[in-house]
Amino acid sequence: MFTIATWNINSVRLREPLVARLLSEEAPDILCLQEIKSPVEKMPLQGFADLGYRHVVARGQKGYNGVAILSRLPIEDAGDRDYASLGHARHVAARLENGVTIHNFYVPAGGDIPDRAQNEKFGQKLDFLTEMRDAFHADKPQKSIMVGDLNIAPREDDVWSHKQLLKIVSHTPIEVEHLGAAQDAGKWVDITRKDIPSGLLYSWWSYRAKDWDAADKGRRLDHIWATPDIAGAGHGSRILRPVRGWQQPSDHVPVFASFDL
DNA sequence: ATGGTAGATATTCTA
Repeated sequence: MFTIATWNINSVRLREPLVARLLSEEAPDILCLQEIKSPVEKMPLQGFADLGYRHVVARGQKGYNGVAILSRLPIEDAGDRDYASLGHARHVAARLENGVTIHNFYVPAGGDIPDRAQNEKFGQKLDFLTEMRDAFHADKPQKSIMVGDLNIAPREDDVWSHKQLLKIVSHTPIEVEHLGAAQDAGKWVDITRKDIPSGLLYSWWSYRAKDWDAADKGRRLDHIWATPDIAGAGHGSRILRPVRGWQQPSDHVPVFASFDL
């Protein structure tokens, strides 16, 4: 059995102490980070290694984006892909010794206006998702887990108000459709929703709310999916809401799942 | 309808 977590950390250098706290208190076998906002060579890796996380596969860049996989179990680099040719560090993959492949994604946020004619970033987000679909269609993933900040809350109960968010980027029908096409192409099973099939679930709360906890205007942007051959081994999903209340938090909280493999 | 916060970097962009 192993546990895997995904967390948009919004600067791994600033929040090194929070990452260390999560590793100490929750001890996932694998932690996938997004928005590390750092070149790989400037990541604070020594402290994580001292906690037992000696295996790292990462893609970084200065100031923006960046994804990393920290692991207590041996992993090998399984490559990356520049989806939508943005030149951004938004994907990396690693392989465990048991043959399971881990994909770590940071899908573009997409700007504020949900119209590709008025907002280039929204078009890039849709193109990124379309290329994910095509890649999963061309090369059907097997024994794979895919996690990350997908920047889309697909279900009505993944947002605080379905009606009020229908025209808000992250919950528009066209984004949900594009994400669904990528999911279908890989036959990916949403492990979080397999374990917790109904009810409101959020993994992100804006920094802009006066009182995020009281207002509770959250969205489920962070996901853990698995291919059908191993989805049955997935269980024990958790979203660690209290982490949003830690000192100087990320606006995202970690999402966990376990796999009996 | 508007503006609200946060981080990296440079005085603006991205989220």
